[in-house]
Amino acid sequence: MTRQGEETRQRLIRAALALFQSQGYHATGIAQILSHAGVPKGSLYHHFPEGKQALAVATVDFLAEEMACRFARATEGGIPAEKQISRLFTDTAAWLEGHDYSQGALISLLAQEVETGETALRARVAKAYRDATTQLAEALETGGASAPEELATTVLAALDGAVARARGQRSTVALHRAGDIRSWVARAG
Amino acid sequence: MTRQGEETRQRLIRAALALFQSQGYHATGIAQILSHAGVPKGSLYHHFPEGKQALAVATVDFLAEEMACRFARATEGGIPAEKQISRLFTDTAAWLEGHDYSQGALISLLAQEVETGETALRARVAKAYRDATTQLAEALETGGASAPEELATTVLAALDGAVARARGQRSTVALHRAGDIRSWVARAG
DNA sequence: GGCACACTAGACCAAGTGGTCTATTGATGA
DNA sequence: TCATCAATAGACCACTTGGTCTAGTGTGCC
Repeated sequence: MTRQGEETRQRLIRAALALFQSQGYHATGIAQILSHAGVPKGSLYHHFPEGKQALAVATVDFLAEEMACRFARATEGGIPAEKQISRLFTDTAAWLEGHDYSQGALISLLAQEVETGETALRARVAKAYRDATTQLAEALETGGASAPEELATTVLAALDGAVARARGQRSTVALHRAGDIRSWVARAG
Repeated sequence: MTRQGEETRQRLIRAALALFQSQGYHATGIAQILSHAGVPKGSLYHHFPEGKQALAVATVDFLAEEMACRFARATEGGIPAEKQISRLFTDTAAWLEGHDYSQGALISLLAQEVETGETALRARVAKAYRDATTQLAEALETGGASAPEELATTVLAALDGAVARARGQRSTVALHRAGDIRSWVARAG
């Protein structure tokens, strides 16, 4: 792969990521990705002979890599678990507002949109869930959490759900509420 | 509207609901809805002159009605908040398994899929979020929760996120974990 | 310098999209 | 019983979809 070829590939992945995250997989057309990336059709099918689905797989991998970096940094930082969680929610809220609610939760979107037939993509989605949970759990454990896996699972679920809602309402209120762990179960009974 | 006309309308709504919930809005074609409902195209555009989007709006309203009933029953039952929450998750898990993971969380799916341009649909989605939260909060309050609005918001977010994940992994593990409130924040610090 | 091939370029295609329109049917109220 | 109009039926349309294919171009290695 030439230097330029690699750059084209990256452009395609980034464009596809932004569009899938914004509208979902099925709403995003090949033509739209192409024009957004400034790349002709021939190049797409050169780099991704399997077409749209392969591009989506690359997109998931790219995002998984980014999440891994983020959680790794948190692990190194040795931040208290509670602080990590609240930061996760406030950072996401800021990111959403920064993009005027045009971006969203790719993995959970794909998990719901993609048919059971598209095996490759489904497998990557499942893997992304597993990896994100493991990595977040590790970060939370170094932050002093005593049931890190369970907590990480719940936190990620709440985050995904709150992102969807924030987009639906064009407001980060729900995201901030869900991120305020004092409002969690302590007051449930 | 004749008796038969009303039935056709219901058939369309039910078919669209099942398909949107299964694959999302954009992945579902008019033709697919039609064949699933066993209704000709002319009837659809007779009952929903605004087309696909209007049908989606009706779908959201229909689902909102169903959720309202469910939460109203919980309110009447006077069940403890903690029990209500865990039931919500286990019931949803059973429902997902019962449909072999072919169904999902319509509202959060639409919230992420629908462009800002489609005003009518967006408005209904936002309303559905508000209503569901209010109703669940009411149920939780009668169940003894002391910050019901905040709790309801978080619970609904976690539920939506966990449903997406369950579908992605074809497993209700995450759903059960997220529903086990003992694994929530109590152990975070 | 020159060759090989990674890469770009976009015309082209069959199939499918959401939506319109006209013809017809049949239930309902006078 | 009949007139009316809600409702059904599906042919049709312009347009878009994901994907293929052939022709060129320019990069990088020998």
